[in-house]
Amino acid sequence: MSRSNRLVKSADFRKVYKAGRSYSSPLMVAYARSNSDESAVARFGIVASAKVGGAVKRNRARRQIREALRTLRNLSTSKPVDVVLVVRKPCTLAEYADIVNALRYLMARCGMIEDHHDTCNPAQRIR
RNA sequence: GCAGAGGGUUGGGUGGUCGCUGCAGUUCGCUGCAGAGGAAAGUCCGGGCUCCAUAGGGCACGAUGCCGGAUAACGUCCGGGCGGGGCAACCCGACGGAAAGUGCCACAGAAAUGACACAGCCGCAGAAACGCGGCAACGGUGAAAUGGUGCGGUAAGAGCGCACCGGCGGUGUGGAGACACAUCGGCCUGGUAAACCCCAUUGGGAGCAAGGUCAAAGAAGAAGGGGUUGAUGCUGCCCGCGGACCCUUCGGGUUGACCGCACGAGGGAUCGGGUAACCGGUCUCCCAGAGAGAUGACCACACAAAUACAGAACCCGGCUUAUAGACCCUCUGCAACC
RNA sequence: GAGAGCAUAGCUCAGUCGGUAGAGCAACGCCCUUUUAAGGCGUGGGUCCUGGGUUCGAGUCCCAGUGCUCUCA
Repeated sequence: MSRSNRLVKSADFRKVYKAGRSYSSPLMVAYARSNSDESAVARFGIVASAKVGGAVKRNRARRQIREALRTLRNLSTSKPVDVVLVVRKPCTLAEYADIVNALRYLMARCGMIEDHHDTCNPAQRIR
């Protein structure tokens, strides 16, 4: 994920929280806001607060979500939408496959995946 | 074999596909190399480095505290002494000073450090109550009661005398020293210094968002206060150095790049010195470095299994705390066998 | 990165210099009242955050840790 595809500034995060819609799953919460700028692309920001765990747990969750976004990018439309993904505590214990499923569900709700046939919330194993 | 003591190593490996960060090369397609820890953690100490005076003096305040050594330095480490625990291997110890001074020692008790004497014992006097004098052994209290035990001694007693033990002081011997041993003296001194304190040693302040270079932009803006009779650096005060700005409120601009910043009290091997911590020589290696912050996903193989605690942010030396599993070395006691 | 503070009854807080832990509200019981509230009387309730240490004795002093809150940049 290159720099232009990331949300960086705290002002960007505030905009998304304030103006966006939110969708939740047990593993994470997504805030989405479509960007009306001319040259805008889809951008993502991942938030893992100190409540989730220590540095290792937060890093691991962030990396797995980033990998999931990379694999799902082929299916997604290139709508200019800013998405903030807030990590919830069970995510640090979840399997990678569950994170992919959760993320696919959330992106469909955001309207970033057009194919809707498997958008029902999948049963997620949480150890 | 059982039980135990001390110390160390490791914390996953190999191959493949896609992806991330840095460096080097590049025909700009890509290729090659490298890529978290023993604690990276807590921030409890000590340094390096940078700026403030080349880091200065005094008081205050803090830290350390048996002795010797190691070290850049330390509250760390090594060796030794002393005290305590354990059959032992071994472990633990804030381990200077209580005859410099002050404070405190609840309750109980006659009495808690100033001396005294409740019950009691003994002598004299007396019909008796009791009075005068001597005593601190015995009683009970307490965490702690003015050296302990025994013998002598006495009216009753008492280091009053003697022996042994303990403590203190002097002298001598050994040792670098802490200290140990010997000998002499006389019995005079409860605990608490993680209470104040005394003694010795030691500590200047701030921190890489330190500090520096370049570029861009805006208003070197307005009001109030302080200031060459000394602002500020500089922490509490005084001295000393330095010498012109500083503080508050309102309003405005920027939200960049580079250096610091990855070669270091560095790692590995080996030789020498030292009981050891450690030091020195030679050879060899270059080994993460961002600026919202790089290690993830999947598959295969062997294995009992891949599972613990946990993620560098200026850098080192320690301490402390967390930690699944695996492996190794040395030693002690008991039992059995030879 | 640098620093500061707090933790005591169900809740909010006291506790000077070490001597054996309280106050208000709440809870429970009784009285008062036709009843409730208010009022009066009484009662119970504590790992003083955790683990070591100093001391005869620690909520208090010292060391290490845990959790929470805050400040500066």
